Amino acid sequence: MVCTANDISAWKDFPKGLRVLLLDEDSNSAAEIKSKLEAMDYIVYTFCNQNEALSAVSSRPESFHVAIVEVSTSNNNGSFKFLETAKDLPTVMTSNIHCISTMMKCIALGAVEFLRKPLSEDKLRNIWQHVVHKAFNAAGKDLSESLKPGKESVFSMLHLQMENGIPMNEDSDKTEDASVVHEIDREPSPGSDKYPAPSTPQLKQGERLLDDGDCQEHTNCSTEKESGEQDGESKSVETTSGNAIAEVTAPIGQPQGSRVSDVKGVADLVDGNKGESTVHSHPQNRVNRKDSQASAEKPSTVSGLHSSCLNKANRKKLKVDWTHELHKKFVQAVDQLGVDQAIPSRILELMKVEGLTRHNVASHLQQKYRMHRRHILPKEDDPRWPQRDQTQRSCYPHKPIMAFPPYHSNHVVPVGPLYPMWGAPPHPANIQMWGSPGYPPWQPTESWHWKPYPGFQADAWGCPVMHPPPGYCSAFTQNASGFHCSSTMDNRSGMPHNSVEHQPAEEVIDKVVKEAINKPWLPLPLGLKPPSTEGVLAELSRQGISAVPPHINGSNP
DNA sequence: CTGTTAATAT
DNA sequence: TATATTAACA
Repeated sequence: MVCTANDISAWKDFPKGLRVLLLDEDSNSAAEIKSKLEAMDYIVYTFCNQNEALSAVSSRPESFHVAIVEVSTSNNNGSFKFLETAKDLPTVMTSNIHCISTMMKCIALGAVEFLRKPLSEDKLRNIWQHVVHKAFNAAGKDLSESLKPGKESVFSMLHLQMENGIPMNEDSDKTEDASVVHEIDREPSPGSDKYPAPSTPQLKQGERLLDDGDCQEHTNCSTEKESGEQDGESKSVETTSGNAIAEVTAPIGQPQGSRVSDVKGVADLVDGNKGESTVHSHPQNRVNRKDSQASAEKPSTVSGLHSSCLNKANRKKLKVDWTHELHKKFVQAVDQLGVDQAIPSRILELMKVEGLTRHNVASHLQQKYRMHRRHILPKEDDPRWPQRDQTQRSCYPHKPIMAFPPYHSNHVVPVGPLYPMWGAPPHPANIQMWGSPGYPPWQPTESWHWKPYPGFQADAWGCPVMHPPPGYCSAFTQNASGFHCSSTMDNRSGMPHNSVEHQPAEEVIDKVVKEAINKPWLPLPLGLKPPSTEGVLAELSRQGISAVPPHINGSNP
């Protein structure tokens, strides 16, 4: 069937001699194409009859490297059948018609590209790319996931080839399609000497969610720019091939990369029954909607056929796009776990999101957290500040509440509810709420920390703390000897502050106190004004601390 | 190894 | 700028 990477690297004048199967019922068109191809030293086998072509492919698949198949309104099915039959043969579909769905279907069924007729020489000239792509793609697979080696070998191979100065297509690069050559070429360039390939730890997880990355750019766009809308389509695509081990990922340009992205779109479009896909066919079915659950189970989705082609799609780097849904899961997980357990790995588990890595989660977690904190508190957090060191702030028996950080500006919810976080009794349902966009900047201040009491106060990322929890204050007063938090605070906020006043867990109090002590500059949620410096100093001295430790701008440990 | 964090990249 | 990824560290 197709040649291997090795074959190619050993191929003399590479594209020359490439055997092209041409199937076009329009003999004129066929002849034209053929002559063009031959002018480029391709070896063309023309078929005007599908059956013949099919049998040829079936009987001697090794005879062709690439196929160009015309699809017309009349031979639709036949063409598709060809795709099905010649899965291993990189097949370029071509047609006079270019309805998006047809194109998509072709791609979905495994076509490497869809070209609109007439086929320009440039387009024809570059069909070899698909052969290369396939070859290396396969190579990558063989090499298993030892990406690096695979990658490198690929590079080296290509380099050999390239550097030998292949006269082939002087202009290939300007093709619409990503030029494989270039892509690859520039990869190692940064320093062919420096091999230290970027380790991609996250790949290890195997399945990865991927986002469209940039592949779609190359897509069948080659057909025309007109495919603007299509972009939209493919955008929302995803490859839920789940378990599929992340093979490849080699930064190798994917000439027809489209595939990956198109798949889903097509699936929906073509035969709609894509199982889960439908589910999220919602508006924001953004990019990576790797569904939590076994998305893997159906590698052979769309039509059962081309499946092999599909899952073959290689994922690239793919960044994790923390969409709402994703974040929702995240938060949910965190909530479920509780502060003390909200560690990346667990969160990850709970999220059950394919392809997410601990790192991703950790990073997300940390960054959000940190971010907020930083935002709220001045950098200088003098560690030496007199504070009882309650190290056991670790776990509150209660569940922490985490809301959604105001990131991804698209806060979906107008925070009507005061409890946009989970576990918040008032609105248990509003799980996926985000913090209110417009809450006063200082509000989140203390709302950052885990909520000390369930159902008590909003206390989470970006959560508007509508009611200054009196509890805070009382707790505060009780322990924070150093601060004058008049115990007379009002309880006007009809909150169940009592619960707190009863007998807050020490840890909680400690935590609060600690917090307050640590960050005296923070506006108190109580509407009280922060203690004046003088006051603090005075208190300190009263406690035997005569001088305030020098400020060492926190940052450095 | 895992979680944190800082540094970087996009 | 914001946010994601990498790398380094504890």
